[in-house]
Amino acid sequence: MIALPDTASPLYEKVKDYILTNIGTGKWSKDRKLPSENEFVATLGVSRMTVHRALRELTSAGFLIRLQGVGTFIAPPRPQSTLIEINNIAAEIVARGNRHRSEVIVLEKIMPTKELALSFEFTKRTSVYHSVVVNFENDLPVQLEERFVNPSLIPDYDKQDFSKTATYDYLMQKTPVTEVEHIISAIPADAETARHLAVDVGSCCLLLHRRTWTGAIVATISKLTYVGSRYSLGSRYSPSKSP
Amino acid sequence: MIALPDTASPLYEKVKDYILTNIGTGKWSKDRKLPSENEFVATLGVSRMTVHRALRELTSAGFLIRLQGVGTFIAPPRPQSTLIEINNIAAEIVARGNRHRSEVIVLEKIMPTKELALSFEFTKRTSVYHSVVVNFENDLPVQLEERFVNPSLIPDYDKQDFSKTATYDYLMQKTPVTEVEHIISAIPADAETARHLAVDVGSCCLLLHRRTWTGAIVATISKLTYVGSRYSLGSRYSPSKSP
DNA sequence: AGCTGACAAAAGTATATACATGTACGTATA
DNA sequence: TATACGTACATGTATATACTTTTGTCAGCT
Repeated sequence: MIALPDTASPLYEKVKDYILTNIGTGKWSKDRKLPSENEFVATLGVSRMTVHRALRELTSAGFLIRLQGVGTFIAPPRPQSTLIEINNIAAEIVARGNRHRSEVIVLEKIMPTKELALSFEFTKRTSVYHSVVVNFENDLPVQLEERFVNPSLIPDYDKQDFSKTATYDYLMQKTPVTEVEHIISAIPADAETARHLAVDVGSCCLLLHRRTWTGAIVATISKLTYVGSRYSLGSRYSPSKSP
Repeated sequence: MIALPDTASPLYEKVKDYILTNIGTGKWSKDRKLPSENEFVATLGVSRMTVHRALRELTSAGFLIRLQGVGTFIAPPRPQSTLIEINNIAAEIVARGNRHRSEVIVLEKIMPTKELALSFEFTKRTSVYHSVVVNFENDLPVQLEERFVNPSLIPDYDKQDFSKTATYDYLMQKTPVTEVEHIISAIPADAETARHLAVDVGSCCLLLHRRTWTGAIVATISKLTYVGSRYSLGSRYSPSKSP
């Protein structure tokens, strides 16, 4: 029977520390199977639910991999991925010390096209909100945002004054986002985009396609167009620190 | 007694969904106290431990705030930042089931320009490695990568055959990245870029500027140019799940 | 050789119960 | 009046127990 340290922390945390230490020091080799829950019960003298909680949390933190009916294993080092952060454009502009202003072009309720309904994963025909807003930095247009919003989650979207509240702020405040999908590409400006952003037709734009989910429901679909020469998405990120 | 949906998911997940939906639809207002665990037990007809697990996981995911002895509350909207993941391009192409190939244009050791030395945060004049590689997807060029590499961290960079090993793979394997900086913009192709990527001069490209650090030292500076019409950066991300 | 079914092992889920700990609040007491 | 105490109620932790689901193994049959 192994004694866990007599510190002022919950038992399941002590078990987590015990396991992490054994992994960190290499006492448990990378490919070996870890003791089963019942073996931990025997060697540590705690209940299986306590061991289970420790193992579950270490698994969700990415340290372990568990296969039901097989066992618990040490997770291989994560495949490196580098991350870009996309923030609220209004806040960003203000943070740069510039003046933000937005102009509402369209705010309406429409029946979605077949394609859009598909993107919303709708099973029956439902209308959605549609907004088009231009965001200005010091009176220079930098972003054209077209949004489609699921009214079942945000029922009063069209009652808002988006020249005062940023659409982003409003949406983030109204409904929790559980998942985000992004696609970034570079495209030439079409006639309408060029007009709203005050650039030449065909000039380079950054197109950011975004879908957000609340649970299993698609909450918003956005098409954000940035003027290539006036805006860039930036970030600095530490992979080691959790977000 | 409220009936939870009869789907094939664990009970605690149904409880989580039930709570998230009620938050999402605004049925539970932002500042109101949520029902207590025992009230959930009564209204949902599940045990307190199940409710407790659902609430605990939603709390650690940042949706709720709990105070022992007081109650459970809806967390204020996080300063939401949505993240884009950038992966190894070679792996991505292979993952799509396509053929990846790369062509080394330049691999040399040079004295950096003043501007570049500044980006490296060099205090004294040191030479750096410089590589230019074109990445092909099914013989179509999709990315032009220009890299500058700090030789104090990766001393034998110029000894590699980058038509076989992707530069990304090599670097990720050689040195741990503790920090990454990204800037994404959209620019028209200049003459040389256009030649290497086999597009017209002036056509839209996605430009990804990247700096990576190992500890306090700038390890690499990269300029990755993607053909706008042939490539897009994409990601799907769950803020609630830990990485 | 290959399939099948029985069995065992391991994690996953769900409940009941107990006690610990922290907060709020009313009431008794110095 | 101000402090102390008791009570109610909230979340947090720990255990015991039962059952389910997934996976692997292996004997036995075709």
